[in-house]
Amino acid sequence: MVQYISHRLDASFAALSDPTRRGVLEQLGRADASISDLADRFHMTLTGMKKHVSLLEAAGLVTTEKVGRVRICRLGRGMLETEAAWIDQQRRIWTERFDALDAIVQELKQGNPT
Amino acid sequence: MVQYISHRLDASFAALSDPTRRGVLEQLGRADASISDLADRFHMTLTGMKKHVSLLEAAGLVTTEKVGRVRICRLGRGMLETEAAWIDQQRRIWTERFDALDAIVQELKQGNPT
DNA sequence: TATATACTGAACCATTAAGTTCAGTATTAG
DNA sequence: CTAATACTGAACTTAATGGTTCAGTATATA
Repeated sequence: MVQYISHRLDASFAALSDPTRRGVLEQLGRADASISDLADRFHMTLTGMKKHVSLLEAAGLVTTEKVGRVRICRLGRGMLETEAAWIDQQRRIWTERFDALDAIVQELKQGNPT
Repeated sequence: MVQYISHRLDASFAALSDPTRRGVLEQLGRADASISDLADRFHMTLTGMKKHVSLLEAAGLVTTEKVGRVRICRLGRGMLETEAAWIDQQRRIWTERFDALDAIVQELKQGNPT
């Protein structure tokens, strides 16, 4: 399971590391869109955008549905849940360690005044 | 400024997309470490680990200090703040849109019973 | 039916990434 | 002083990314 999560984080953080793909997520937060819509908005070929969307889909951040000749893209449910959880955990650990260090510094100040 | 943040998110999400580098962050959450320590722990050459650490440092996630011949690596202050903020914002937008959609569905159910 | 639209897939190109080895410099220990 | 340690930098290999073009299929419109 840990392996599974790690692999998922690989994919989603890699997906988020590209400004176009973050832009697509932001756009899909405003409204669903077709591949053509997105390609237009980000000044890219259809094929290029298709690859970005496929990648986002593989990372579980976006879902798509083909309706007629159009593929509709939406944000995925539970989007960024795992990613937020990992980041929060790291920040929690860091804060704890920092607070502990701070406490030691305070203690030294008390016990060892200039 | 938006440009600046975007560039920073590029770098940090790319940094987070590698399991070794996420491992390094987790490890540094437990204790500071030298490059050699980390290279050992992750079964990699010194040179290889150095590159990962440099990348993490460039992304602002880690700071280092050279003491004698050893380079000590620690978590950076304010680590993952910007990244957590971006993710939280996206999740907030998504939740709002989802709730709004849900409300519409409810309304349709009320006004248009089977 | 003929044409335009929307996507899909294969192939290609340039750049970056992850890792290595090897040769060096600086610092510490004996 | 000598030897071992810890890092640094350059060069190289292999693979992945981000983008393209071109040729195709499927669907909608005139």
